[in-house]
Amino acid sequence: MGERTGLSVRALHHYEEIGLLVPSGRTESGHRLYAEEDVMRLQQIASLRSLGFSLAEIREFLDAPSFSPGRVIELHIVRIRERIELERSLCDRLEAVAALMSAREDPAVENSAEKFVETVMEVTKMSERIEKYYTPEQLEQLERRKLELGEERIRAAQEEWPVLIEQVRVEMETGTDPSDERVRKLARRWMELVEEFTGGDAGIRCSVTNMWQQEETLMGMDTANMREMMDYISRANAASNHR
Amino acid sequence: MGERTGLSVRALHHYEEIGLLVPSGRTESGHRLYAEEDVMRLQQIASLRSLGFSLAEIREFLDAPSFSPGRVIELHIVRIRERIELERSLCDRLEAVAALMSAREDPAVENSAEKFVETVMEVTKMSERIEKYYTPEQLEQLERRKLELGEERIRAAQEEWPVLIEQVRVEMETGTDPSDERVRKLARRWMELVEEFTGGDAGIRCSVTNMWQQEETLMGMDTANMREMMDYISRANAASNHR
DNA sequence: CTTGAACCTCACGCAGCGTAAGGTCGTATG
DNA sequence: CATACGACCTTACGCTGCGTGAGGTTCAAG
Repeated sequence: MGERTGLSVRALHHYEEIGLLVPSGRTESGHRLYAEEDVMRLQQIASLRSLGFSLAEIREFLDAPSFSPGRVIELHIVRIRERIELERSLCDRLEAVAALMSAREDPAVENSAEKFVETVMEVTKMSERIEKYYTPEQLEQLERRKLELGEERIRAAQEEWPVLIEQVRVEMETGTDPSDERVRKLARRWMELVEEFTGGDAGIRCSVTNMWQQEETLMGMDTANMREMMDYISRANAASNHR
Repeated sequence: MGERTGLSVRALHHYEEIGLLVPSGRTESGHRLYAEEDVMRLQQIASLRSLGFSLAEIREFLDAPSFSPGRVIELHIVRIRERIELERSLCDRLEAVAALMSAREDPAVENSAEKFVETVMEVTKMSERIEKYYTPEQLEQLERRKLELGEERIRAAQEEWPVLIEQVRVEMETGTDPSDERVRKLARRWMELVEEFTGGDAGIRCSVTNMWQQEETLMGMDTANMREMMDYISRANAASNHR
């Protein structure tokens, strides 16, 4: 009968090895005898472990005379929160990979390991760029913006962008004048999406522009083309604003 | 010049040890020579690692001919989500500990390690009870309910309960008849809080009652007293409902 | 007396490197 | 030219919290 506390025998032995819980007696044949107080200590250990404290920390808690429990627990909460944040951003990136993968479901192209790794690299690079061009405050603001907009709105925008870009590309190639009403309409929609994304923050708009200016490729797109398009769009808007 | 990829020299050696990335050459003196393709592979490794894949998984991705990237990434996302959920519940319990600790800030009592461990044990027991009396679906529903109510409302309720309980206790000890208007008012408030908490779900109300019936202590309170109070309250409500 | 369960004591394994310890190689400087 | 310093090399143990044998003893039941 070893584990009334849900702990394995091996765990008890381990705790004994490191001197965290030494059973208060042995039978003459060598079997460990855990007294009531040992069991209590074990329950305490189990509780503290289930809250994510390390065995070293637990030893301090149980043996050290004083250590300000308030601060300890607050620090621990902060630790966990940070881990959660990390994993959340990790999850975001993974979802980005999944989204890109399914978006580019060219059944013709050899769809496998290579494409996967490529997509992963793209997303990784992209998030590096993002860390580079946005300040931490801006990132925080974008996070809030994301929450405000909600998932569905985000997904909708992610689907609208490629369509819009394609439409603009067509007009550009056709040689349509930027002041043409069709183009101006596209440009307005473009700016609306940008506004929605940036939440109207000028700093963020600026960072985005910088990123497009200084990187050669982003999200698998050639930025030279995009710069051209952005120029076209701004001329269309200029035409709108000058009446 | 070892780490253009942000990886330590030791990491490179490790990858070589496990055969994940063997540099394609050596100088005659024995220094490792990483060719362009090695560096590319390294970047791939780094990307995949930053997404939380294990070195073994990465080896599969890079060397195996096929493995259905779609499923792999979905499974990985699920893994991470589960971890996040675990850590979130952990965080909840830690916050419960912190709350209980500061709520019972008896500056007289020796405020230190012991109280901390005691509080931890209480919260641990409490969450064990919760797992025991609620079905997983009910837990999920309570989670949703929590989100619906919002943090402030929760906190407000947590502060109101002790006050309400104390008021009822006083009336009971004074011997006020349950049909007295003062008591009926308290009882109405009591039921309102219960309704708010349970979201009107009968199953959850039932589980709560069971828990109070079958456990001897909960959240540091003697359940016998509470059962008495709940009885008193229901008599007050009966008086209200029978006109 | 024989089983089988439960306990015992080593002691390695894992994941992903960090971190010495002790030696070699290359080059900028006195 | 000797030397000092930095960058690299190999070898190998350390960390966390146990899991998982291997091989032997003890305990209660049949």
